[in-house]
Amino acid sequence: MSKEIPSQYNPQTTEDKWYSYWLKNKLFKSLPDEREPYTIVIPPPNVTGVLHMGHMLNNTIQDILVRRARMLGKNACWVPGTDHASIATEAKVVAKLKEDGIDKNKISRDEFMEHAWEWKEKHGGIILEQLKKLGASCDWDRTTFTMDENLYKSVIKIFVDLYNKGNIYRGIRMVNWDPSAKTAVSDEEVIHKEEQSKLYYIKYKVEGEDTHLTIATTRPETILGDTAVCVHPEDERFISFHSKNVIVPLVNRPVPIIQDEYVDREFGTGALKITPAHDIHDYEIGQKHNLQSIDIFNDDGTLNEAAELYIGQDRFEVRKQITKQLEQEGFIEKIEDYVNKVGFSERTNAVIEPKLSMQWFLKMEELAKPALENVTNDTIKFFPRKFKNVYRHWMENVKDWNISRQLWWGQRIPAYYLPNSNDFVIAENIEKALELAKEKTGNTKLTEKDLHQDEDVLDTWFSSWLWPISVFNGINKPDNEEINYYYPTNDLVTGHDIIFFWIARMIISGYEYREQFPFRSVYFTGMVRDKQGRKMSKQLGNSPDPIKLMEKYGADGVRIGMLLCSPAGGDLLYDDKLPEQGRNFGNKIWNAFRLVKQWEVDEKLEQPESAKKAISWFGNKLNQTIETLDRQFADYRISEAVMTIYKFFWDEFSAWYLEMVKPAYQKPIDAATLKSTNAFFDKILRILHPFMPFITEEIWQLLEDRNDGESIVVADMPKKLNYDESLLSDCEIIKEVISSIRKIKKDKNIPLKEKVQLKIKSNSVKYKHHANSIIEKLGGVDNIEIVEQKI
RNA sequence: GGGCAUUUAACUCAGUUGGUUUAGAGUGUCACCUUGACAGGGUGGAAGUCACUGGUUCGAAUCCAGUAAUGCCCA
Repeated sequence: MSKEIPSQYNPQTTEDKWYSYWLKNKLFKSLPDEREPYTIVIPPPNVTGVLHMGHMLNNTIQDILVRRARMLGKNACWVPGTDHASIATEAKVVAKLKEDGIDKNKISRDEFMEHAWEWKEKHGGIILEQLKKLGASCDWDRTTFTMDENLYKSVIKIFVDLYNKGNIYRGIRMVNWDPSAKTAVSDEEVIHKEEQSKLYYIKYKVEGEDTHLTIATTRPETILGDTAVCVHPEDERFISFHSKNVIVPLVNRPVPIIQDEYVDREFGTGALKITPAHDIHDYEIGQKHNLQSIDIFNDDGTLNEAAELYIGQDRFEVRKQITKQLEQEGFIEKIEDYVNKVGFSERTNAVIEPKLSMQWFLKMEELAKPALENVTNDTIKFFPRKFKNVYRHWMENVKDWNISRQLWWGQRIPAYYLPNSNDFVIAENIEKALELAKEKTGNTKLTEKDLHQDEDVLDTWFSSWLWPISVFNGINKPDNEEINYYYPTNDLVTGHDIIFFWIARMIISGYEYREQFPFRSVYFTGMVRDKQGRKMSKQLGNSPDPIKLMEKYGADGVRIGMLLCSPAGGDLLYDDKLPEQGRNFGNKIWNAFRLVKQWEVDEKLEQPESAKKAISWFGNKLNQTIETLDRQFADYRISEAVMTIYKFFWDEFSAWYLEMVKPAYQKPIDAATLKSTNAFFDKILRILHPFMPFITEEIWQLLEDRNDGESIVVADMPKKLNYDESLLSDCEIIKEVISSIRKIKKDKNIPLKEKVQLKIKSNSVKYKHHANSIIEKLGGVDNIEIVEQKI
């Protein structure tokens, strides 16, 4: 029989086979019933995305939780899906169109949307297919997309509702402008990085005098938009300048010298140029002092007519040129090296340009209150706890959320402008908008054509924040069976990097629209880094291809590898050694199975004493281990649970138990021992299954004859039974005795196989005679004798 | 600049609210084993002034204060 089983486990021949089997038998399917539900909604990956290491970690953990819940008899439902990722997707579609010779600006919105949907249908499902390779036990019939009709409607409905409640407003604000994507992005989407730059000292001539004032700036190109110079009112150096004007170099515009306490007297020269259109602080000062704003940039970061000079040229090119010109014309006093923080777009990596524009905002302060309270009081639990502080800090200082994006791919803002007016009505559709417009204007002759819908779409997170509700259609039909059954969900597993983007906002919407938390627990995973601790990134090329990894080490191996070193919230330093260790573990399980499977039974054989003892001990050990695992799961110590089961299988089961019951070479085994061993194996496989779904199914199916459609996926998780602690500690002593015998043999160069005699001094240990058989077998002892004296 | 963390063996981490732990695990490392389930193995070993300084205590990796280094978030 052993000839039929190869000595190395080959995942490739089993994984696809079992995944298809699970799908065919609809084992991941969930519908509401009388059982307790266990629900997870997937953090929807970008529809443009491909699987990366972070997804592997994240989804492995979710799968473990879901599979375990399913085996514990709960109605487990894992909802998969993707989000439409407005900026990323639109960028991809624009690029694709460009390749085909189509300019986005020359086609209509509807035409663009057609291309975008086409792109989505063609490329949008990749990441979900990759998750199947990993073994993810999602209910695929429930696959959801944030732009699906029901979800689209939900978003619009929520917008209208929040507007009607007075929580949404429109206004000109300084926003983070991404000149590459040509849209505003939220504060959370800006990444600040330190940059080596220059501090330019520029002389401004005082109007009507022969003196000048020197200001320091990192952005000389913005002087074209200057409308004031500001000094601290108490700064004695500048008192003589108060209420005078200076001339902005090159454009020769006179601007006032104003006083404001905002100015840091220590920084630069103590005189600050004010460009209200292009700096958030300058904007605030401009408001306070009623300054003019001169917006000198186009949407793509080139200069416009208002700049007067360098029109049409890019802002960074202008910086070089204007520096040269200022130098030539004698305006530069000096240039210093300087390190400052520059904001980059999370999506396009373009340098963010602060820009004044008309945007839609959601007021957050009131909405945030229940969301803050219920995390503070542990109604929603965070693992690890430390993220509570981070969350609280953000929530207590929460700012209004800029929810509009200057894009087409997304839910179009349901604001309809009245003819020749900035006035608008908000409605779920044009028909309702028309009614409202007629009411508002008193003009009953208005038609749909007179109304013009806002061109902008909503932030993608404005879809995702409803995800736990909208995937069950709980916005459109708040009382439907599914939302009532599955909501609130149980666990959310996600990276701590999106705690504000997503987690906080889901909690807010949960309380606002269900008066209930969206999930009971949040499990934060760390970031996957390379072994030098660097973030995985395309530029560095330090991220392995997950699909290739799974081909090389098997999905089970990679899953174990990801978990072995990933405590909750702690970063994981990825190394190929991890999946290798996982693969080796799979091989260990495989070979334990080979051993057991090849044993020939002799029905007449009596069960040896050592086997009886071994079975009794191991049964107790198993129950103790189940108890440990239950506790670790309750505390979301998933990586510790992996280590528990790893050591349990390798050390307790393989190294001790199997060695204890193993018959001598080519000798048969008695029926009772084999039966117990198979039963143990079966239980262990079930405990292991959530971690390593494929190999456990393969072996479980080979261990006994199974019916068609039967699967370990829906087998019962072994329950903890009582165990005898003193029996377990006795056994630890026996193991120590055996180890000591082996050590002595090694020290004395006696081969392990060579039998020795063991003399035990009667008063030295509380020696248990019943262990003789095991010590003889594993220690290579052929005679145990109790003596009175030391020999 | 403000906030939150972290610092335990070569590496990655546990250490359950101060005492049965002479501080544990996995990996790595060293020695031996071409043993009959598995060399993707087996057996045995070595390895730590628990960042530093002071304090509280009968007793501190654990509590307190300070110092230093590192990381993350926010401005």
